[in-house]
Amino acid sequence: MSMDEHPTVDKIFSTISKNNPSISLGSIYRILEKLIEANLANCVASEDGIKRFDAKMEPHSHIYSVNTDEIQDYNDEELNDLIKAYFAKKQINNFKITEIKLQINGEKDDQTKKVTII
Amino acid sequence: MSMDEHPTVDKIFSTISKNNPSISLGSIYRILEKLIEANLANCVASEDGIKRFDAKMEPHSHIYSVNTDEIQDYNDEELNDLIKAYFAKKQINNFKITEIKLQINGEKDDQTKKVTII
DNA sequence: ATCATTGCAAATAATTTGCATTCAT
DNA sequence: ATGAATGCAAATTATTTGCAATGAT
Repeated sequence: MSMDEHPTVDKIFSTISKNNPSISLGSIYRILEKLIEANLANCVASEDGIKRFDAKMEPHSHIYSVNTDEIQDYNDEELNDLIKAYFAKKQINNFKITEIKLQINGEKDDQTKKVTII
Repeated sequence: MSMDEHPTVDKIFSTISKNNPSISLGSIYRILEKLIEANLANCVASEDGIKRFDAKMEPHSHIYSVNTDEIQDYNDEELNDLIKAYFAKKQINNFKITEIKLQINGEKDDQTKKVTII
């Protein structure tokens, strides 16, 4: 939960190992499985074929900085409402929308600073 | 290119194998690598930790049917413009947006019919 | 005492690589 | 003749599982 990036199993393992050197990789996998069953964590979609996880459970969007390879959470109620209103008009036939997520790609201007939303 | 779903390596392999029984899995991997280098294919993000591919190169969104596990392409210029206009007003600080993709999750009402946009 | 959780190692699955051969020019 | 592409098998990486041992109640 304290890892704000969207860590792989390996990243989680090495992070936890620091304070808990006896933990095994198998336990990490099994605990993550339980957390997902219990709706306390999610798999996030990634392109590299390695599972990534997220402890943030509310539906939310992601800002991906291509030049720094960072993924940052993004939540925008106003934008969600705008999109919801749009799809109330323009229907998708034979389909009931339950969730809309955005992936916002782009470049950080200053790689040292954090991206912030005005 | 003719596979409209977003196939895994395995799916591509078994499909091509039908008409080309001598092809090896290694070649599929290597050809996909070349196609991506040449900007003729993309990896698409998925949650299951298995790589999926897409020959559609223009930025586009996806409709994911949770009950049938299908991913369908979705392109909506009007919606893109709406979102673009929104971000022209509400800026993201220190970030230049190059691309916005949507992932629209939901349920197919009739599993036998295709989802269509009115 | 019981039952879930663990570490470890082996098993499986997904992907990559080395190499000798084949193919196209 | 040359260089790229191939099949095959082995190597590597990612994930899952079996099992005996440990831990918590």
